[in-house]
Amino acid sequence: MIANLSSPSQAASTAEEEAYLYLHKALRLGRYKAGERLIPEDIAAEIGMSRMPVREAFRRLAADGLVTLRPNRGCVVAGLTLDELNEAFEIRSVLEGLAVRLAMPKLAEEHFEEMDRLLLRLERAGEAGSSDWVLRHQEFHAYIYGLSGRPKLIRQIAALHVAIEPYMRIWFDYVEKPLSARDEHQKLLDALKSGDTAEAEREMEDHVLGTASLLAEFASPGRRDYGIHGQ
Amino acid sequence: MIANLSSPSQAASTAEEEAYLYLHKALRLGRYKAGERLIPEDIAAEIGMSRMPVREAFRRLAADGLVTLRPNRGCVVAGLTLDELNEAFEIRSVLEGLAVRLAMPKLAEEHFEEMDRLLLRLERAGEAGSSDWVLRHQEFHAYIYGLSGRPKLIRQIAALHVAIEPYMRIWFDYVEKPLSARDEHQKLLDALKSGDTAEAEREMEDHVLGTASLLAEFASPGRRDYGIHGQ
DNA sequence: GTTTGGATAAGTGGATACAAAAATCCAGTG
DNA sequence: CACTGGATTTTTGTATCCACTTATCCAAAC
Repeated sequence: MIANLSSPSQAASTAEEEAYLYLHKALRLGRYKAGERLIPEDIAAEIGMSRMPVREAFRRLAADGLVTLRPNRGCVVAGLTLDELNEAFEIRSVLEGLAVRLAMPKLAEEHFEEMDRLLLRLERAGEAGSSDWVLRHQEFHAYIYGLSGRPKLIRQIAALHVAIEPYMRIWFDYVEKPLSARDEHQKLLDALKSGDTAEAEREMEDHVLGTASLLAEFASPGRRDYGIHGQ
Repeated sequence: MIANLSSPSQAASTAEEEAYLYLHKALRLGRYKAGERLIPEDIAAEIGMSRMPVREAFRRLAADGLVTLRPNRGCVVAGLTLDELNEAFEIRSVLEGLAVRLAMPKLAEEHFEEMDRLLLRLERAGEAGSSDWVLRHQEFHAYIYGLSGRPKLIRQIAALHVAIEPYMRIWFDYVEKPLSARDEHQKLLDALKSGDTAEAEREMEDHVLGTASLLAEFASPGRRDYGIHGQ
């Protein structure tokens, strides 16, 4: 039901697809450091193909904003500056707000039940300190914006979640578990259940921006070892 | 000052870039029909290179949503269904609304002067029935959302404008010139000048959605010869 | 007259080869 | 000992080639 919105993990039918999925996953998990250079030949060797399909995968990843491609300069892991991270959240806030607005008229009891279920799973992962928290969090959001029924909108939001994921991950791993998120998510759900479209949209916007400021606060002091790279 | 937000027309430093720019322009101008298949060999021959760089250009265009790429099935011109067109406008509305919100605190007299200038140029093109109208319209919008100073946001909005462009073009060419747009743009400018951020954001959202419904109205009856293709 | 099957043509995906560009290394110079 | 300039190595960009998939066409069968 939830489908692979943010994690394309189907079997690959072409070598390019395989390379794309491989790198996409690695980047989401933060396995490469921002600014690190990706050498097509090396990656090709790792997964047993020539560098051509890897190059094409690079192009797609670049379009996703996960890597940067410069002529004759190769492929480097993108990473987000603090400004870019904030920008991604700003964009997410209006897009997910829109998604909520569009979903509202369609919401029924079954949807609320599923949301409750997903929220419970999210909270359990949070309490356990499990690294699943980030995934569960994405699933929770994905379920909601998925109800908008707007394919392009869904894809764009999912792409933003992916770009943000490595930062959510280190945030969750390094600092205290986001307990504040609990209340926020509950408040969001209440707004959705209330049936007040404008209120629900606003609540979603606020929630997303709220997460942004928590993350920014964490990222701003000394933590400049990760994810910084000039433009 | 306005820069090539929606029309990358710099000189190409690689063959891939050249192919991309060539196809990008052709697609914007609606030179290919939706659903039409693009054969790499043919395009390569047209611009004097091998198929390899053209294939890579295809990937970028696919990421822009301008073409669709299916394994072993080649590259077809994407085109938008009526639903997709509406969706693109919905997304534009919140993104351009956000851009306005972010731009508001920075606006000064010089910006309003430039907007007046751009609006005048837009209106003149409209009266003359010139096909420049679509370009001028993009420039007008691009100037405003450009003032947000948010690179990712700007890129996303620009990409949407490009995807929409062919439809704006036939709309403008086939039906009566969008006179209503005149008042709307003026109202938008007034809102920007008023300094009321919330009002300005709402005005931009409304303007974009307003354009959508005009276009949808035009596109909905018999006009199913262009831009339809299954999912 | 339509359908089916299969030969043939066209097109795609990927690997390899080669040329051009950038990065690296190193010796000579100040 | 830092710096410069150039040879060497590495990497990127593009062309070409081959294998395999998909599309097209045509004739035989119903």
